[in-house]
Amino acid sequence: MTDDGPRPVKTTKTSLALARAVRDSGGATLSDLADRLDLAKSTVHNHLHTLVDEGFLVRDGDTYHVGLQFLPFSEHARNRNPLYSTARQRVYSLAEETGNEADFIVEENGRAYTLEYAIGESTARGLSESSPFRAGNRFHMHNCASGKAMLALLSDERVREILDRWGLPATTAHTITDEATLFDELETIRRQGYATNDEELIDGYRSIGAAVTGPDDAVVGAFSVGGPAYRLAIDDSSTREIAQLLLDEIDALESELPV
Amino acid sequence: MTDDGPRPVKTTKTSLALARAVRDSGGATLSDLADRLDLAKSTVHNHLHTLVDEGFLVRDGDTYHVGLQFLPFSEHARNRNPLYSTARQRVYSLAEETGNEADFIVEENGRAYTLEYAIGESTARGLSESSPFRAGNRFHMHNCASGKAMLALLSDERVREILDRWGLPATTAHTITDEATLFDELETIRRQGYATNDEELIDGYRSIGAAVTGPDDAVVGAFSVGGPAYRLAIDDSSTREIAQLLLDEIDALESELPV
DNA sequence: CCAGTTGTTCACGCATTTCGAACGACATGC
DNA sequence: GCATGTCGTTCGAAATGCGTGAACAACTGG
Repeated sequence: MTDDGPRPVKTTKTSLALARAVRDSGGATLSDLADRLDLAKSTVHNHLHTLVDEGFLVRDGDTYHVGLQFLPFSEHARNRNPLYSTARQRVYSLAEETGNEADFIVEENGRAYTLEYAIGESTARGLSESSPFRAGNRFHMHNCASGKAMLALLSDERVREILDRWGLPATTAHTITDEATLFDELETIRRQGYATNDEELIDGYRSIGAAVTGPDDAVVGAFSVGGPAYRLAIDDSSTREIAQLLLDEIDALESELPV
Repeated sequence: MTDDGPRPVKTTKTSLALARAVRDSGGATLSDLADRLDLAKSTVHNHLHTLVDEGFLVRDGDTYHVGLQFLPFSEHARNRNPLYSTARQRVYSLAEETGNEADFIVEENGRAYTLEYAIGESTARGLSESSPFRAGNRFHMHNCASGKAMLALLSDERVREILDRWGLPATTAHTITDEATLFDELETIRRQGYATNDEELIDGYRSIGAAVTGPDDAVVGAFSVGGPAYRLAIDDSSTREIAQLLLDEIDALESELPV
């Protein structure tokens, strides 16, 4: 719960908090939620019923689940920018070409959202079930390759704004937690045109990312390709190869777009 | 705004109504929303700020858009049932094999939600931008093939419950608007094992659908394949061919699942 | 059969939301 | 360049409407 400018609508916030709790617990009961959020059962009862009525939650016996009503909204957001749809399709070819994991990520409100994700050479359509990178996941900007690639193209001012709001939490021993170090890194990224992530998010996971910019040079999103550290050696020629692949793909995308 | 059993949380409802209005208008300004929902500007102001703070809306200049915060929820719902993920992958093969449009649909709260959609032989990954069948869209059960296929497997009681809640609105001249006619149709569907939709949803669009049932014989969802009427002649051998393809696919899916 | 759950209902009192009017910022008009 | 029209924002005041807790019903398991 961050600071919220004017008068926040507390009621809405608790409703949303409930929805979040239901999601994060993967199905919860009324009393369960009541004492998790420290609310009266009757309060929770009313909120849950409203959310069910609206379709945002589903009741199955006595446990509540996330409803499909979120889908019309998320798909709307996901396709709002026509570039998103185009970019999402490229994720699959990137995954296949490299045989690794690929995703397309977008910045919103200082956080990175995965819009599309695929694994190469594995399951049919590359839909993995339990990957930390599934579509819809949210990351901090400073500890993933795509995030850093995007930060590198934003104004220092905006970067600072983001860091102030979300901080630099560490998820591994390699996460950059120092502002100055991050700015140095961003400089390097700008120079070489792509970003790398060397186990900064997840132990044993490396990735390479590059940002996509729109006709007005504003950053729209970023692609990244990643995999287990033993397969993606940093500073290797293979890294540069993948980076080049990314950059080519992005060039093609960008030149295709400018309507 | 349907009736809501106990005491609805009005505040949450207006917040959600705002989000919906933003989505349906594809970006709206504060005052725009204020007089569309007949609320004071200051009220709208507070709601919008809370929603932005939570990430469910995004502010771009003075217009608000749907935010990506819906994504973590919808993807959660979309993958909750492991069968969903598996089924979604089949949609692509169905689309390619038939060269038509294919989708996988699920019933929730009496409405049909498209979980996955693809077009055969067209664009790379079959992601269409402006189809009425895109993932995340919501239909009534009575005027689409998948919907009818699912209704046919529900108890008469539950069917009536759904009809009571959502009615039988007509979208074309062929839509079934009479309850008795619908029940006759459901009987036919049960007999032949699949459902057809002959321009009942959209003029010039036909489709064939069949339901998927879980280990406990409960209906989980339905596949459908559809296309322009001139290509899919009803009562033709080609219809039965597609229906057979669907049923085979579903058989394979069902036998693969029962863990 | 009683002591645990569970979710549900209800009346009350206070916190919250709602409203409306006034403000500043910006653009467009004459 | 002044006036008028937007736009979003702020604030005080009023009452609506939310939150609470206790009492209820329906089940479950000891």
